[in-house]
Amino acid sequence: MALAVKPQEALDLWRRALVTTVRSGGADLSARQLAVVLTVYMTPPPHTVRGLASLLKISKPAITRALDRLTALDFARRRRDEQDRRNVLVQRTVKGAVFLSDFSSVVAAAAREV
Amino acid sequence: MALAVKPQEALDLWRRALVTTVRSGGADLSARQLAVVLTVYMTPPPHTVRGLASLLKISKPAITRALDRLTALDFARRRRDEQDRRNVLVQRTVKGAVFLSDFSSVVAAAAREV
DNA sequence: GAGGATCGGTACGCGGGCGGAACGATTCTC
DNA sequence: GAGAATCGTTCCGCCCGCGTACCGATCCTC
Repeated sequence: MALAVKPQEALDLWRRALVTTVRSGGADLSARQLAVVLTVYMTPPPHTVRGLASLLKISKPAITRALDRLTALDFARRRRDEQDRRNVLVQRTVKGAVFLSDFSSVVAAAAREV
Repeated sequence: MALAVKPQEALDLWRRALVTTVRSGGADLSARQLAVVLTVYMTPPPHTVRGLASLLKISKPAITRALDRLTALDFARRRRDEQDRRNVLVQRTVKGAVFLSDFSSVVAAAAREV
């Protein structure tokens, strides 16, 4: 089901949602960090450091640091892969789900105002 | 005209657009900087430093630094207000308009995929 | 025109993200 | 089992953004 959004509407939607989140002064995630959370929660597992790095085309250390931040916020969790103990699997948390739920409400509310 | 977007669709829209922009490795603006550009281009002028600071609920120096960055990228321009020479008016540029046009295409394309 | 209010910018110290290179741990290859 | 390959992490120097406090310039009040 494709959403029909005109370019002008797209910008206005983004602006309203962005202003709301900036004003709220909340979690203050960078674009990369937010992209990581969204990917972990909305695309099928498993999620590894290397997989996320190649998906987002950024360096491995950048993913490691993003995960450091996200685990500190309790928005994600690391777990060793028992099948291949070199891998680290990124998993969801309740707090992360709540954060994304709130965030989606902000975007949906912004869409209603466009 | 209200856009009808379900919370789940909102998250997926945001994720797709965000992943595209992160992958492109383009301008790499922070949330605040992007909020400033969008506000300058999509809400009626005049735009002053103080006005932007109170709208986004952040400090004046943060706006000054954001404008430093945006003017360096030639996405915005500073101009003294001749009526009240204490004020600085933030103005648009062609390059900024092109940037936002590209960005809106990314969001609109992401919406089509949702 | 003197004193205070308001504008945007600057100085400062701090915290944090960046990529490249090296690291230990684990697995694969032969 | 030895050596190469792959995984995530850590180290390094660098750059950038943050808020508080202060600055000069400009305007307003009386």
